[in-house]
Amino acid sequence: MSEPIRLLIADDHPVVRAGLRAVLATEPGLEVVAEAPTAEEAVALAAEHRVDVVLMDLQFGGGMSGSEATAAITSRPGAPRVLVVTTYDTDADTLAAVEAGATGYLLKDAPPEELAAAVRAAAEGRTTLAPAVANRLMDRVRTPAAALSRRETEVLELVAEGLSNLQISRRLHLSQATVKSHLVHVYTKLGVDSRTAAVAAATARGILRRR
Amino acid sequence: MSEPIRLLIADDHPVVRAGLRAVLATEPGLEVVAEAPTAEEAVALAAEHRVDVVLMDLQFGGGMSGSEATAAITSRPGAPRVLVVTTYDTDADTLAAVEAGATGYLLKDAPPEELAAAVRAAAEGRTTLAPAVANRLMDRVRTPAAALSRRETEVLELVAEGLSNLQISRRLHLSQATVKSHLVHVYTKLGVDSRTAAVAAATARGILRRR
DNA sequence: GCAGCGGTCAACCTTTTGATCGATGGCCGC
DNA sequence: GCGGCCATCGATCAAAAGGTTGACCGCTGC
Repeated sequence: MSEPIRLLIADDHPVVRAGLRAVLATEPGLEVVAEAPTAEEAVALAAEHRVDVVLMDLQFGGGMSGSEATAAITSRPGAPRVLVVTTYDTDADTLAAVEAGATGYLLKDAPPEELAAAVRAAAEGRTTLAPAVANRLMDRVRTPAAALSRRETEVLELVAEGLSNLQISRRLHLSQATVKSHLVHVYTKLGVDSRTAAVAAATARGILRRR
Repeated sequence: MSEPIRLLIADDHPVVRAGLRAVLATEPGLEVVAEAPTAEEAVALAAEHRVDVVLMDLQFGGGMSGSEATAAITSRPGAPRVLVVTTYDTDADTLAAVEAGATGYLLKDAPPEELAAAVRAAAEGRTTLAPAVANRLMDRVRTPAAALSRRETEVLELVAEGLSNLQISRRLHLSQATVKSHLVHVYTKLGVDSRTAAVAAATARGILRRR
C-alpha cells in the first residue's frame, strides 16, 4: 500500500471538524494530521506539517478569510492542494476561492463518498466542483463579467443599506450628479433599471455580500 | 447510574450529523438513537423511537423546514424536547423556532462542552440560548414588533427582488394605488421612507429572508 | 502623445415613487 | 353592531430617482 494522503482540516466549527474527521477516518488511505480552528492557524499548520490536502472552510468567525488563507497556502512552493468545503456558496466567495488557487470546491451537504473522492482527486491535482458551483462558474464565463469598479461597488453598497442619492453624496463627499452617474453605469452593467433591482441582481450574483 | 438521554439528530448534512454524533459520543449519559437527513423523517423517527431530545437543524435542502418539524414534534403529548442547532441565525428563523416550541437554540460554532450542557439542560426542560440569539430576543421584546401583515410582506418581498410598483401590481393583480398603500404602511411600521431602506431594515430584522 | 477608462460634475427632462386625503368592503372580537 | 384592522382602489401633488448629453481631469498602456 502506498503512502496515505495527509490532511489538514480548517474550520471554525468544532462540530464540523469532528464530522469531517469522522467521515474521513472511515476511508482507507486518508489520514488527518491536524485541525485548525482559524484561517491563520491553517496557514501556520500547513507550513509546519507535511500535508497533502487542506480541507478549507471559507467563513471563519473573524480575522483572515478562507480565501485569503487559501492564497497564502498555495502561493508557497511545494504547497498542498486546497479543497474548499463550505456551507453556502455566494458567488463572490466562489470566485475568490478559485482565484486564490483552490483545487476543488464542495458544499457541506455532499455525501461522504463524494467527499472522499474529491480528496483523492485533489491529492492528484484534479479538480472537483460541486454541481451548483460548476454551474455558477459556467454562468460567469458566459456572462462577460459585469465587474463593477471600486467606486461603483461602494455606491451600490450604500444603496443596499437604504440610503438616498443625497445621503450617499454626503457620505462620500460627492455631488448627487456623480452618484447618479455611478448608478447609471451600475444599471447598465447589471442590465437593470432601478436601485432595488440593482441590489437584487448584485446580491444574486454575489457582488454584494448578503448581510 | 440513571437512564441515558436518548437523542435524535436531524440535519441534512452528513458531515454535521457525523460531527454531532462524534462530539456527543464522548459524553457519558448521552445516546444517539437515530439520525434524520430530512425534516419529515425527523418527525417520523421522533414518533417511532423513544427520544428525549431532538437536535434539529433549521435549514433543510427542501420540503419541510426545521421550524415546521419542531412544531409537529412538540405538538404531540409526551413529546421530546427540541434543541435547535443551526449555522446562521436569521431573526425570522429564530422567532419561528421559538414559537414552534424549541427548548433551546444553539449555533454550530458552539464548543462541545456547551453543546453537551445544552443537551442535558434540554432533557430537563431547561432552556439554553446562544448569546447572539438571546440578544436578538431581547431586542425583539424591547422593539414593540413592527409585524407586517401577510400582504405587506408579500409586496415587500417583490420590492426586494427589484420590481417596480407597476410590475408588482401586475404580479399580484392589484392596482398601483394598492401597492403604494401597502408600501406606505410598511414604511411607517419600519420607520423608513424609501423602498430600499425598507428592504434593508426588513432584512436586518429578519423579516425578509436573506437570499 | 493619444486612446481608453474611471471618476468627477452640470443641465435638462421623464418617470417613478412617496405623501396625503379619502373611500369601500370584509372579517374579528367584545 | 360597532370599532379596528386588513385589503382594496382613486386622485393629486411634491420629491426622488432615472436617462441623456456633454464636459473635464488623471492615470495607464500601446
